[in-house]
Amino acid sequence: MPELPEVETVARGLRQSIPGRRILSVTLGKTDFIDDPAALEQHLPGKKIDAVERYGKFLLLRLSAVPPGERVSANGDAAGASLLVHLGMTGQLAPSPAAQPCEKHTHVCLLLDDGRELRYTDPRRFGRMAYLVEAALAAELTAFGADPLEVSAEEFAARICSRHARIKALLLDQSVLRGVGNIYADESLWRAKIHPARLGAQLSGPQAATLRKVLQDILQKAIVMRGSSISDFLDANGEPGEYQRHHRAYGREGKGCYRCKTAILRAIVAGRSSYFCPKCQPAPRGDKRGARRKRKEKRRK
DNA sequence: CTCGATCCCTGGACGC
DNA sequence: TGCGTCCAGGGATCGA
Repeated sequence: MPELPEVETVARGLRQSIPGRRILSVTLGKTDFIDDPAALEQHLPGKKIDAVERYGKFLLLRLSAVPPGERVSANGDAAGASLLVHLGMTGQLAPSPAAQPCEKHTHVCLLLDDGRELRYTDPRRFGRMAYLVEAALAAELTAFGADPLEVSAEEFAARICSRHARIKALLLDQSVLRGVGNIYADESLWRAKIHPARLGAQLSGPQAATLRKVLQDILQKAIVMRGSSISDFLDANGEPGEYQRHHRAYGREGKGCYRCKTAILRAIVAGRSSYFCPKCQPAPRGDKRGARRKRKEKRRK
């Protein structure tokens, strides 16, 4: 499940061999995850891929319109356009020799001018792809929050501590921070000893500062280890990541907490599976679970 | 503003 | 072996 470190890993892999290549042709399979499939077919052929960037969980292939001397197209995309790619849950974007048969669930093939094909495969098609000119891309990106790796302590506190939503929901909310998903939310909350159901506004200043620090630390380490491969994440070279070996909470239900040996719990918080240590990450007052327990105790008396 | 529910989709795990 | 059922999860959307 590609989150910031996994998408960054893919971006770095693609950067090794994709920039400078020209797209010769486009072949589409299923297209229900593409904003405007016809736009890809119409505009991608002939474009040069100038750069590969990451924005939150998105990959951005920066395209330049036409080689010098060729006529600029009339629809205004000559100023610059991008292919926006979201890997969803199971998306992969990687180059293969064009002669090599396509993997199952390959839905987009971009034939490059060096005999390779940049292929997008995605069994569940939870991803997204869109061809966007500069203005449209800019409009898309304004909806997103701060980059968790770059956010200052002040901005982080401002975005979190003013909110009455659960911290887990805030970490997952791409308009608050862009790029954090379920794994790294749980890992950072465990490291910061904060219960996922705590409200943003309930965090103390030092807690918010700690959370930002451990989140950045975890994301950076995960990038170095080329991400977490839980079920099917593979980078642009088809290789799995290694960070799943360092998970302290995510996926560890019933196993001992690395700090205190207490069994890790799994609960649904903000609609998502959340793994946490009930001892290191105490439930907030008013938490449903805690409230229920208290009512039970009262009844017993 | 925040919440839960629902949908999207397929493969893998599990039960019989 | 081969079904059926449930579940995972990011994100959009809708109603409470």
